[in-house]
Amino acid sequence: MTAVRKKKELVDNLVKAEIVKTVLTLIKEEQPITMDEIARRCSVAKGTLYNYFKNKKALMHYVHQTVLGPIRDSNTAIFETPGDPLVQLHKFIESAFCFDKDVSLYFQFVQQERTVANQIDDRFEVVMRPLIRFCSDGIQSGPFIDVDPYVLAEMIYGTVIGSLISIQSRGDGTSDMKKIKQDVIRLVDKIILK
Amino acid sequence: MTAVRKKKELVDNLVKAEIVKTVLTLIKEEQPITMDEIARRCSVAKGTLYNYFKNKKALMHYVHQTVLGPIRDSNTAIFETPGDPLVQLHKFIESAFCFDKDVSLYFQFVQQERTVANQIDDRFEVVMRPLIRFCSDGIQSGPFIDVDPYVLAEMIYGTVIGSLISIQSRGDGTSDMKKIKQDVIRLVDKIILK
Amino acid sequence: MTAVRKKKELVDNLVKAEIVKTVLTLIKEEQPITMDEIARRCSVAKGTLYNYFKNKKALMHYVHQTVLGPIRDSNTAIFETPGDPLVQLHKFIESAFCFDKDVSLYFQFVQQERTVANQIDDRFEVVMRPLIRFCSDGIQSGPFIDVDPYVLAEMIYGTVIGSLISIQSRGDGTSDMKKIKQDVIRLVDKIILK
Amino acid sequence: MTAVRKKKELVDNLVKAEIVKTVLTLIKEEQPITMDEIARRCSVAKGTLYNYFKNKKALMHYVHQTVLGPIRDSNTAIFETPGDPLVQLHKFIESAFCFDKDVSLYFQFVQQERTVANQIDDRFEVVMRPLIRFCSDGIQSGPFIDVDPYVLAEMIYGTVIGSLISIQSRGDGTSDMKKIKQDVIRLVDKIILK
DNA sequence: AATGAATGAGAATTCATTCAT
DNA sequence: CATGAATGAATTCTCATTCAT
Repeated sequence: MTAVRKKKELVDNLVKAEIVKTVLTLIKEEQPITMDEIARRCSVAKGTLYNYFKNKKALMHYVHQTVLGPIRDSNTAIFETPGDPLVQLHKFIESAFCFDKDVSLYFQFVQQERTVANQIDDRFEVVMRPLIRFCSDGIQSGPFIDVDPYVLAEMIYGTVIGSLISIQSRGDGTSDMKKIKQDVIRLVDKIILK
Repeated sequence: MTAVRKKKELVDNLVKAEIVKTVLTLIKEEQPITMDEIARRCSVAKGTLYNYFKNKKALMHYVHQTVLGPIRDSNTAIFETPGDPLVQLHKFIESAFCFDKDVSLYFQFVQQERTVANQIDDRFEVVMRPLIRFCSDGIQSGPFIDVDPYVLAEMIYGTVIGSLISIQSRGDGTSDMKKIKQDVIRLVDKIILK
Repeated sequence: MTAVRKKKELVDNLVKAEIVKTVLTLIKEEQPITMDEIARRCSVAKGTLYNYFKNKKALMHYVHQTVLGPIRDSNTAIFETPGDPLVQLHKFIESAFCFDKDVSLYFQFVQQERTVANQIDDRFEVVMRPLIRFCSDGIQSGPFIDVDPYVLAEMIYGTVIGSLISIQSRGDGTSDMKKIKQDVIRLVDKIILK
Repeated sequence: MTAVRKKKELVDNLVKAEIVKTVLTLIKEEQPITMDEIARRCSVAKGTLYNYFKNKKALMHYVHQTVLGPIRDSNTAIFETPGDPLVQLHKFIESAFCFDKDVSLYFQFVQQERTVANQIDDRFEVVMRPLIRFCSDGIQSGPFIDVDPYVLAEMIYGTVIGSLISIQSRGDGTSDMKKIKQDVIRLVDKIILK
């Protein structure tokens, strides 16, 4: 019994992973995301999708969680663990530069799906909130420049995430990731400390 | 004759303005933007919309231009006029804080209409491109810190535009715009100069 | 008064002629025939068309009559006038080869407009009926071959009108109208007489 | 597996046949051919039609092929098989008189659907082209009267197909098909041979 | 009379969801 | 459970007709 259930769960997760992958591909290809197309690309009947998810909204929500969950966890881990603020910040930058390219793509896409975005403003929930709290702490405990923590957080977000996203738009395909990361760190360090 | 034409043009613009307003309202209310609904809210027949715009795409494009045009013009004017870089930057911040709240709303929404956004990545076209060029110039001619101009531009964008947008998400409705603007200026000044 | 009325009627007819011309042009160009387009091409307001015709059906009916009326009259004149059947037939062929190219074009088009065609099957009314009566007479009075008059009439129709219409479809643009007409006459003569 | 597929294909064809029948009925009743009406008369939801055909054009094309295909095949078979020209001609007449009444109805209608008719002038493709080639051969190899082959072909078309179509328009419902066919044959025989 | 903006019925098409097999 | 045909609400767009100016 348990063995059967395990197996079922395994298959279940495999299918779900396939679905997530397919949706991301569709986003990348700027194709409309229809249940028909997801099913077709997963070599699964349309009706089957409804065995895994109650409806399209639930499906998209799952994709959402799958993509953004790890980031949220990573950021939480970095900022909730006590330690030197500067070290935390560097860890945050480091982790941001490690994430899959899909993520920034998805970040751009995410506001499209109002049904999902309705419930949570993801950018805020996943990145900004931890960042704002981090800045507040840093300002209150001394080391950070004393400005509005929201402003400081937005500065960090723009410099780190913005730079990451805009890499794709650069005309020259030869963007040197290492150089960019160093410049980001330099900039953030320079500004954040008193 | 001319009088009739003038009048017609006036009415025309009035109706179009109404349509733009309605679309922005729909975006704000996170309601689906259908021709039916636009017509209903404008107290106009569906067919009438098609007297003003060839199709939905054209209508959305007009909304787009109406919202983003002034910003583009403003930014172009600020950065294309020769002068002290720091003064230009302050002007840019000043103008950003003057724009209607609709603008930031629209900025978040804009990527929805792929057909439009496809053609130009507006954030890039309207704000980033002038900003990047401005940073490049400032770096080359000396006064600005020598980092990747894209990174510097993203830093400015995040600090200025990001802070503006996030004002709406702040829990406390009592955000002091003046204080925020001053902090933004302080931050940008501090970082940008060598 | 009368002068004014005359003038009005003159203008009236001029406009109507323009409308007919425009509709035929639209048919030729395989463009949809909309009131909008007719008005535009006639440099007249859409509403004005409704001063000349009660509705689109009436307008199309007028075009119809204007194009087919002369043919009907011609055929009636030829076949109703007593005389040698063979001479009549040759006159019919002669007149068919004289008509404007628009006519055959219109003939192909005419079945499209069901609203008009509903009321009369034009091919039948305008050409076939006189032809059938003519054949019946010729058969009864002796000179024509004794077959079903409908069949004989269709033979004539096909040979004369069919040949005319198919001239346009011929690959070689160099169709010698005179030669074709002579062949048509030869063929019809040969078959029709006992 | 194969059984399921066979069954599916069977149902598929049944539905498609029903759709063809419905469209022909609509043509017969001179009713507008809308997807709504087709669906209603087939007791099927509008969307279902789109499971069978990509769009209206494809649906109409299928009707087209279904009606005209057999005729084309028949004519091709008759005229491409070597043999005595007169025998071929008689076979052609025979086959024409065998076809369903729907066919002549459809023949009248066919030019309506410009999108389809555009691509091929069907009358030409299906009947005239084989007929013209047949006449050319007969003229060159001797037995047929030496006139323009197009004219000869049009004569045959008019006599055979025209007579068939006009049967419906005859006032007296009592048209004796056998008598008509014999007259057609007599006429064609008489004229075609030198 | 002439104008042309407004109207709204009607047509094609898409797609999430259901359900019989 | 899986399947995929059927469903029909929702959406965009067209165009004949009306009517206030």
